[in-house]
Amino acid sequence: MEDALEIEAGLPLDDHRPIVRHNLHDAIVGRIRDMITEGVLPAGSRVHEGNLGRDLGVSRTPLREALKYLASEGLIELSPGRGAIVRKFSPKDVRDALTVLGALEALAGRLACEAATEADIREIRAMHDRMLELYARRDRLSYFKLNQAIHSAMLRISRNDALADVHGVLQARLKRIRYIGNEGPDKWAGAVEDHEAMMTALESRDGDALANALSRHMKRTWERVKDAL
Amino acid sequence: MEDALEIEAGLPLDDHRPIVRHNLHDAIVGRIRDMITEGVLPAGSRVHEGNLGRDLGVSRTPLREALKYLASEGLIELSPGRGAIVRKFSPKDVRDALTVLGALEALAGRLACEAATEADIREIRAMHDRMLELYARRDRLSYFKLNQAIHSAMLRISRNDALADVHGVLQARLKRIRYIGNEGPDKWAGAVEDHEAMMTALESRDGDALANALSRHMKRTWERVKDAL
DNA sequence: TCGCTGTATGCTGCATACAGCATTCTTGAT
DNA sequence: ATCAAGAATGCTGTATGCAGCATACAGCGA
Repeated sequence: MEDALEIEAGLPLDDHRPIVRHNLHDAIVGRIRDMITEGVLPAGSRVHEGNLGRDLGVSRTPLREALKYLASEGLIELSPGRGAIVRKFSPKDVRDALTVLGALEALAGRLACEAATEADIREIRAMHDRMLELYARRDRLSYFKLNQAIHSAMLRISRNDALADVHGVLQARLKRIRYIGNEGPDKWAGAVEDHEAMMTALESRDGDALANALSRHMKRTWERVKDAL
Repeated sequence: MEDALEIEAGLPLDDHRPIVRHNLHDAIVGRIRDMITEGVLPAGSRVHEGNLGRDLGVSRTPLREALKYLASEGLIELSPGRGAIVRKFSPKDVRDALTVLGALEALAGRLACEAATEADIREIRAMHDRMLELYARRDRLSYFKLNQAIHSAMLRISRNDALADVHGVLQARLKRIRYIGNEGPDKWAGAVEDHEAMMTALESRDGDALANALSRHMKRTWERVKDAL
């Protein structure tokens, strides 16, 4: 779960090294997720069991199991008798998912303000400050990773596993979109402002304010990514 | 999706007839979901690939694929090297899921008040009226099925697929709980009241009122089921 | 030239076989 | 009698083979 919300940084894209042999299923699932995020498997492209299996160094059986798993997550689409394709998200799909994510994070914010420990909040504050440094240095990729981590942490300290679950599923669907969405400096500044408001609200345990901040942040995210679709 | 939210009525539980050979994957997934809902596969029990495959008349390969699929939905838990067990939900799990479902249905209600057509609303009104008849007749199972169908329809007319998706996943997890939760007459009457309020709000397209009604309904659902855990 | 049909290719879907590991039972020793 | 160690059983995990079907291309007819 934690892992699913993280961008694995700029993997070198040489995705032809054989897979580790421990916990093969999780390894395959993770690798395919990465390949989708990085564009190695483009949205809408067919996933050829034979070729992909050869590339990853595994047989078709565990690969097919991984595809079924990812299909249930909504990252892969299965057509009976016609194989698997990487699911393509329409602008409406993205907007819908962001709408739901906004509601989920708003709920998480409210719950977090009640359930979080002081240590939880200090931890997020530390991440937030580190993120500001990365913003000052304009280190986009590291900023992005830490940003995702902060949102994951917010879900974690809300202490609601079901909430974190469904949030993770939708987050995973948008990972590719966000990965390629390189917004301009003005929009980036807006995102940082949102995060400031979130931190303030969390530290004063103001549930409504935090919910509003997270909601607004998600709406602005849509503004940032919608042109890239 | 539609199917996943429906209780397949009182299946005779003779789950040893062979499975239909068309679209085997979906058939197996659906059958296992039913077996979990009906208690044929009790929560916490191990799922023996050999036995279950023999019972269903399929080999282990498609069965394992179905189990992976259900694991991604959160109905099955996989321990590497130790097989699959039917996931057991703690009272906190149920409460958490209901909390999220409340937020999701509230959002759906708001969206539905904007996006629904008049025909959509008339359709739900018709289902609602039929449900009242079933309540008057104290036809529990049919009432229950129609109740689920109404909630599904509410999600459908909100015109947000991502929302319907995650709602369906959480709904599926609680299906067994609700299946066994036979509340008393007073609580049943309360649920019917909630539905009256929902219908009124929807027909006047009052998003806030509908969201509140759905939220309250979900909180009451928790009150109804929590003692059965 | 366009459309339809037949055929061939190659992929998917499923079953089965085998290897590796977890669990359990048995046996021996303390 | 109890515990530990080893062996046997049986399950899971993976690979491979085969059957069936979808698709694409070529040939034929209108």
